Amino acid sequence: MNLQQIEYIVALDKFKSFSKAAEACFITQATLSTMVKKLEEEFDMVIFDRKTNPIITTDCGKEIIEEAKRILIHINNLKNLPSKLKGKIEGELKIGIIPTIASNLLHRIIPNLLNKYPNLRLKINEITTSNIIAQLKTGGIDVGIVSTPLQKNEFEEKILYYEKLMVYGKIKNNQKEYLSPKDIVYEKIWLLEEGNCLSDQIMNVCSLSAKKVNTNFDFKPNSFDSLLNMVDITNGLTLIPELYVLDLSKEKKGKVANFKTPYPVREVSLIYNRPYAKLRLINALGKEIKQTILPILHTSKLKNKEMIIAKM
Amino acid sequence: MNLQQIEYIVALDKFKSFSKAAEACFITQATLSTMVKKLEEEFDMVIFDRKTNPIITTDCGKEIIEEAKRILIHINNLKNLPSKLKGKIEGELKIGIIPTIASNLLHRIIPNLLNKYPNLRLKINEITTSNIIAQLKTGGIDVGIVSTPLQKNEFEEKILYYEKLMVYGKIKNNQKEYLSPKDIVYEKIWLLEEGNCLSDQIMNVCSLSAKKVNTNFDFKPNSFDSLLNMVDITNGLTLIPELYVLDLSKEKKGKVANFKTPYPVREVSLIYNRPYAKLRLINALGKEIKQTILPILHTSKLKNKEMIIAKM
DNA sequence: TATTAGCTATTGACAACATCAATAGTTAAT
DNA sequence: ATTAACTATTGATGTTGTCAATAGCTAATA
Repeated sequence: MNLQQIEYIVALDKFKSFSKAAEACFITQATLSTMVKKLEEEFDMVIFDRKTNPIITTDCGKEIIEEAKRILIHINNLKNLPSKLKGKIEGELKIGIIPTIASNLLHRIIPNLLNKYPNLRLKINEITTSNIIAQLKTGGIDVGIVSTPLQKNEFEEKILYYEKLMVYGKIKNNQKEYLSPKDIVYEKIWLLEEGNCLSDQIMNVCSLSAKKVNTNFDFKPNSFDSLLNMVDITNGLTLIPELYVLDLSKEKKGKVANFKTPYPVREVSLIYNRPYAKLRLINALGKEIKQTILPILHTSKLKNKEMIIAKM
Repeated sequence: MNLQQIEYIVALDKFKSFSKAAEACFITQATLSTMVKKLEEEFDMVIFDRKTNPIITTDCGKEIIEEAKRILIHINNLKNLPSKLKGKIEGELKIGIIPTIASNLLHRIIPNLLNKYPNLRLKINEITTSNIIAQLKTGGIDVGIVSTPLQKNEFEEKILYYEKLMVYGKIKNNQKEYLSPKDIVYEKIWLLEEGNCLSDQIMNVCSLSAKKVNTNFDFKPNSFDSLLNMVDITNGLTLIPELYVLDLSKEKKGKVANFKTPYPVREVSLIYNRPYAKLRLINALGKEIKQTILPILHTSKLKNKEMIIAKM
């Protein structure tokens, strides 16, 4: 017994003619005849009486056809299920996100996301990249939002956006544009706590060594707020990502300067184990972030040549 | 998509292991892997997350599995239907039966048959052999009960029983046994109406020509009752089948004589268009008749050599 | 760092089978 | 007898489900 045979007998019961049923099934009459006969032999039962014209479905045959129709209905359901399911976003998604992204990103997307998908339940952990990697492996989280590229290529990466790293602080000569990372290496540069990947990226971008930073006064804030306060009171500098700039007060925005092209940028990506059970939700999350963030970032309009991707 | 693939994903969802599920499906792990992958590609959807151990059925996959299980249930129903249906006797059966069989047979089997199969509906026509043949062709009846062999071999024939043709009337010399058909050819022999196949058979058995019969008084009764009355008042003879003898009063049974071996017998059969829609019911009818009639007929104990089958 | 055990995926070969075109066989009508 | 309208059969072919063998991956262990 196979699915075709089931289709065939239902069609034959409908059309009461081998030729017409065969045409409807897009097979030849010969094939239909053979297949129906095979099924009848398997069942050891005559389903159609071919002596008459049009043919007659036997009494037993009618019951067979009834059950066969039920099967076809469920087969049809099954065939349609994938496209239905692909449009359906529900269930729990456990997200790990690094703090320097979380503070700028989450408040922009969470309300929309929950509004759009009422049955989606989000569990968000603000943790470090290395914790995210560890928890992805154990299943503690389903997806991570981190700055890429990572050293190891053990996860699927889906790039969400690039955001410029901008200078915050007292700019020498009031030079608000055309700064090069090299122009600031002798200023007092403040960074977030150690192990923070943004700090690593900034040091790479500016070719700083860990030793040169904050030699006379060691303070490592763990939030942009603390960081900027420190910069303010020491007339120092720091680099902050574009999204965070958008959240600054007008006063503080005045202290922000662009680099000149090519801009140093950080790459923000989803990372996940593929194919993971929550792939559908992950895709929805990625789509939502892109839709919300890309339009508000100047960086989105840049060509590849105009960017330098910060590494760790 | 095919039935195996559906079985396979349900098994895989159950066992959460390719190897174990494959074993349960009596296929190799390689085949299972290939087939599951094919289905996933067809659906463009990941049903199982193989990264973990044991593997996980994805959220979407769970819904797929649910529908797949429903299909398997109905497939199972369908597989079991034939054997159920074969044991199920219900619906309408249109029977054509010749009068000389009807009057002896029907009252012996109908009550049992209806009692055994409460949902069986019988429509019985007492008509001639030629009418039975005609109506079998048009579908006016589903099965005929006639005396065989027929001249043409256009229908399926299923022999039910043989019954002796016995002599009724005033026997010369009170010779109740060891009569030969030739011994009675000069007696006054009464027959049923013309065209009745039993009359033809009797004429054949006794080597009578139509001209020799009832030359001086032409009366052709159409029932055994009338026939026997006529025999009684004219001191004539006739031949009656064994089953009818069983229905006679004790007085009339005294007028019955056996032929000697080999006995002239008539063959009683079901005839039908095979494979006809009602084959199941026809088989049940045949089985019931054999079970009821064979034990009460002396003829059933005879060997082939001891019988001469009457022809038409 | 090897190594092992326990998984799933891939590969290449093969046998089974659904399908087809062509034709035979059957029936009913004229 | 012939025709028209059916279904059944046949022999060839391409597809595909299946297998054995093996590759590839991961986690645990030494």
